Order: sequence, then C-alpha cells, then structure tokens
Amino acid sequence: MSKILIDIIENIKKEINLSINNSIKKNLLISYEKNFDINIEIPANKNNGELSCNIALNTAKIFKKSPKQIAKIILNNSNFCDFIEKTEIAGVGFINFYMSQKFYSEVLKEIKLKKQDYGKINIGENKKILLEFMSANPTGPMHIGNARIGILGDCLASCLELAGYEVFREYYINDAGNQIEKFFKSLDIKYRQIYSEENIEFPEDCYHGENVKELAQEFSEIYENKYINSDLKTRKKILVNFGLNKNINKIKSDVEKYKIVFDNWFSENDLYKDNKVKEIIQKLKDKDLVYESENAVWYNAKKFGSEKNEVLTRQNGIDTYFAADIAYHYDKFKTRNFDICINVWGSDHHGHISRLKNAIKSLGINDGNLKIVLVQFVRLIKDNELIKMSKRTGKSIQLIDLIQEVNLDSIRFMFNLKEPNLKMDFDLGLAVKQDFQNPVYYVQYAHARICNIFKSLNDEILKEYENSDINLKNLNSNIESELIYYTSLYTLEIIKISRDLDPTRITRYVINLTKIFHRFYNEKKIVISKNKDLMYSRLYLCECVKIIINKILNILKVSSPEYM
RNA sequence: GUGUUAGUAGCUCAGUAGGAUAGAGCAACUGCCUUCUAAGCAGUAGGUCAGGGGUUCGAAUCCCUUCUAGCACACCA
Repeated sequence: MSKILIDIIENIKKEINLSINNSIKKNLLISYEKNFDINIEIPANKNNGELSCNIALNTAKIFKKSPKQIAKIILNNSNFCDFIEKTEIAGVGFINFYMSQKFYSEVLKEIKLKKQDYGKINIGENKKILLEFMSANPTGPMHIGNARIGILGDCLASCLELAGYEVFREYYINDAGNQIEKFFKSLDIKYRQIYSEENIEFPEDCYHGENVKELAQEFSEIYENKYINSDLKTRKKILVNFGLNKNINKIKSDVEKYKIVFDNWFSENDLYKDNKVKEIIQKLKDKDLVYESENAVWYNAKKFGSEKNEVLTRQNGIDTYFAADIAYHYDKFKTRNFDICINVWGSDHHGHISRLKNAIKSLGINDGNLKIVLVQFVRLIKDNELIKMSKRTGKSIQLIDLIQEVNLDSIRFMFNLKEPNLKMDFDLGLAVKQDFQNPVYYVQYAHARICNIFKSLNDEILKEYENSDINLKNLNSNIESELIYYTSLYTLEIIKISRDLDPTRITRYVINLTKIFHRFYNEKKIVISKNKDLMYSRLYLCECVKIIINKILNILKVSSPEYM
C-alpha cells in the first residue's frame, strides 16, 4: 500500500483537531463542540511549503481571534510526526508544512520496493464496478468519437483498479430493436438492387453508409441470388445475421487494434431471448408505473418530475431502447450484483441519464451507484479544415482510418489529454507531421534517457549499485526534492481520478513529472565516477522516476521505448 | 423555447469539494551540445479568467443575470 503522503496528511488532520480540542480545554480557544473538516492542500507555489492548511482562516469567526493567533495556538499545542521537518505561519494565517529528509528517502524506498504496484491504494475496498463503454452500434462502422470513448474508458478502468476497485469492462451490443429492422430493410434493398433490372428506391430513413452496400455485395458474392425470392422471415434472419456478424467482428478487431480490452460483450438481444425486457415491464407494472395508451405501453416518468412520459413498447409491438436499458441495468445491479455501474456515453445521451436513473430507482436500486461519464464529440481537423463525419453521408471518418495515419501511441496519448466532458479538436495534420511537438515523445524521451544512463554503466558498477547501501540523504538539492515530492503525489492523483472519473489527469501528471525530470537531468550530472555515493543516490532516483513513467505509460497502453 | 456543457495568453489547453503573485505546451524572440540522448534545458514577451452584479477575510472556482458556442429535448439508439 503506497500511502506515505496520504498517511501524513491524515496524521496532520488528526493532530490539528487534537490540538484545537486541547486548546479549548486550556481555555486558549473558546468552546466549540464539533470536529473540524481539516483541509490540507498542495500549495501551488513551492515557497509555501509542501503542504498547507487554512484551518486558522476558516475558524477565525468561530474563535473570534485573528487567523494568525489561532494558527499560533494550534502549532503550540501540536506535535507532528517526524516526516515534517518544520512548520510556519505564513501570509494571512496559513500553516505551512515542510517535509523532512526522512520523508524523501522513504518515498523513494517505497517506489523501488513496490515497483509497478507503487500508487496502489484501497479506497475502492474491492467494490465491484461494471464499466460499460464504447458500445457503438453494430449497424455500421465505428467513428472517431468511439475511439475517444474507448480509450478513455479503457484507461479509466485501469486507474480504478489502481484505486482498489474490481473492474469489469463491458461492451453493450445494440443488436435488437427498431434499428435492426432498419438495418435489415437497408441491406435487403441493396441486395435486391443488385439483381433487379428495375430501379428499387432506397428510402431516406435507411442507412446510407457505404457499409450497407458493401455488406450486400459480399453477401451476394457468397449466396448469389439464392435468397432473392425467399420469404421475408428467412431473408431477414440470414441477412441480419450475416450483417451483424460481419460488423461485430470488425468492431472486435478494430477495438483490438486500439489495444482496448473488454471482459465481456453483452448482447442486447439476449435480454429479449431471456425475456428480461418483458419481466422488467411487468415489474414496473406491479409498481403501478405503467399504462397503455394509443396502443403503446408507457412508463409514467412524470411521477418523478419528468416533463413527459416514455414509451416502453411501441405500437408495432417492439420494445424501446429505454425498456431494454432498464432491463440491462437491472441485470447489472440485481442479477450480477455489481456495487457500482459506470457508463461512458457520448454526451448526446445526456438527456437519457435522469430518466434511466429514475427508472432504476423505482425498482429499488440506489441510483447514486449509477455514474455516467459523458464524452463530447471529437472533431477532426486537417489543414485548418473540419472533416465531417456524418454516418448518413457515408463519408464518415472511421475509427480505423485514424490508426492508419497516426501511430497508436500518439492517438492514445492525445485522447487522454483532454477532459472527457469537453469537445475536442483532433488535429490530424499536427499529429502526423510534427512528431516532436507531441507530448507523448516528451514523456517517452525521459524514459529513454533513463534507460540510456543505465545502459552506459558497466556490469561491475551496476552490481555494486544493486548491492550497496544507498545514502538517499545525498538527494538534498531543490530540484531533487521537487522531483521526489512530485513522485509522492502520484497516489493523490489516483484518488482524484476515481473521485472525478477523469483518467486524463494521469496524462497531465506524467507530463509534469517528466518536465521536472528533464530539468533535473540538465541540472545534475548523474554518472559521476569520482563520487560513487552521490552517483548511486541519483541512479536510485532515476530508477524510481522510470518506474512511475513506465507504469503510467502502461496504463495508457503507450510504449516505453528504451532508445529514441 | 426548456434542459445541459462550456467561454482562461495569438493558438491548444491546465488550474473549480473558495486560498497566497492565474500556469504549461505551441507559435515569436535570446542563450545553452569536446560532457549521462538538444525529441532536451534556461530566459524574454504575451491576461479586463466572455460582460455585469452578489456572497466573504479571500472568487477563474459558489449564486444571480446577460451575451456567445456545442449537444439534447422521437413510438432512434
């Protein structure tokens, strides 16, 4: 468990509360019953210490003293652990903490000991999370927005695992409902067009993408005109099966090319096969939330403050996506017993959140355990021009097109740079052309530099380094302290990622870490044969930084080159 | 129209459970390789945090309001 810094922060909070209580007993502060929520932060400016507390400012009114007086009383009546070198009262009354040399040494020892497990914490308490993401429609190829969602979801899963959750990654295949009817209709017409002399019209509301045409073509190459005159039911079954299989396999292979991993591919159709959709409608009916009107079955969402009610079963007898989605989430929570469900959705689904939450709440599920991460659309820019990606026009930029132009390291890194819930412009020209400007190389370069240092050492030195007792107290310059301190913040980052469900923080963290490392590298010579004691300490530090960079690049599934 | 997300340097973005002098990268300019990798480092310049109110010791961050933009408001998924 890596949590030196976390422990110190907790210790400070406890000690300050203790100090306040003691001061009250000694009549130094006026009586107040509650324990305070102590806020410890990392100051933006290094001159304000490594940790800082604003408790004296927040309690000035309560204690009717100036913040500085309160801070002084608190410090006089407290005794912090030996990881704290000194404290000071600064500015308008902040209490600032400076770390001791022991702290720096212990952080490095922990990294070296835990290696890739450094940063692991257990705030998740092994709770089971079902993380559903990507879930692109199988009626056509995936577009670039799906790539962003896939990469963010994949990375979020890894981060949550680090935070101590048990994460199950799932892809929901929408292979049922109205859209499958539409998919069949589109395929069927394209298929018949191939063999018909007459001009069969292709309706506006069908899928206009190239994909449908290609599928019909492939189908006809295998079966020729065998099914042209079959009855509707037979034709539908064979065409839909053929099309879905092809598309889903394509999705699976594309996903693999992006190194995105799923534990399970959940078929919407299975919900129907197992009668789970009808069961859920019945359950809602039992709770008096369902009524029939205009030959459709409705869910009474207005009861929960919605503006309008929702259809569960259409006039044509087909259940809606909404009905299936309730059944799907019931299955996640109640049948498969997940503690928390996280869905990574395109932000165009945001309207769906409240009605789904209301629906599962009415089935006795705590809707607070359903969390939605919204991901906004990606626009692709090339030569300052917007590349459209409408599925309907058939000229969409597919997910697979991108990987043919830009290398995967770069794609994965770039998509992990910007917060999910912000729209993003992906500059294709820049990503391809100007490799050296890309932050991914900046980070990888630091890794390669460290590898190179170790490669330059001969076996004898390496052996001595491995076996000697390293004096980490040598690492006492500003830049070394700063670098070590930053490595200790890694755990805090993992906590914030699981709190905000924003994996992109880790990318920004590793960029900052490498920035400090590059600065250190320029400022301090590492291989110094005259002073082996110092050299080994610095090698130790390099090794620790390398461990973290490597770990984060692994999370991002970006390669860690040893040479560049 | 209603809901929702946003607006921070020329460009791309960090920073929001209120904190100290608002930060990076790119682009511009100036330096640093006989030295562990210059895909690097150091420095200069660049700001009415969209506008206006409010809350308080303190606001880019919270509240109200105006403006601008994306998205959603289907018996699509």
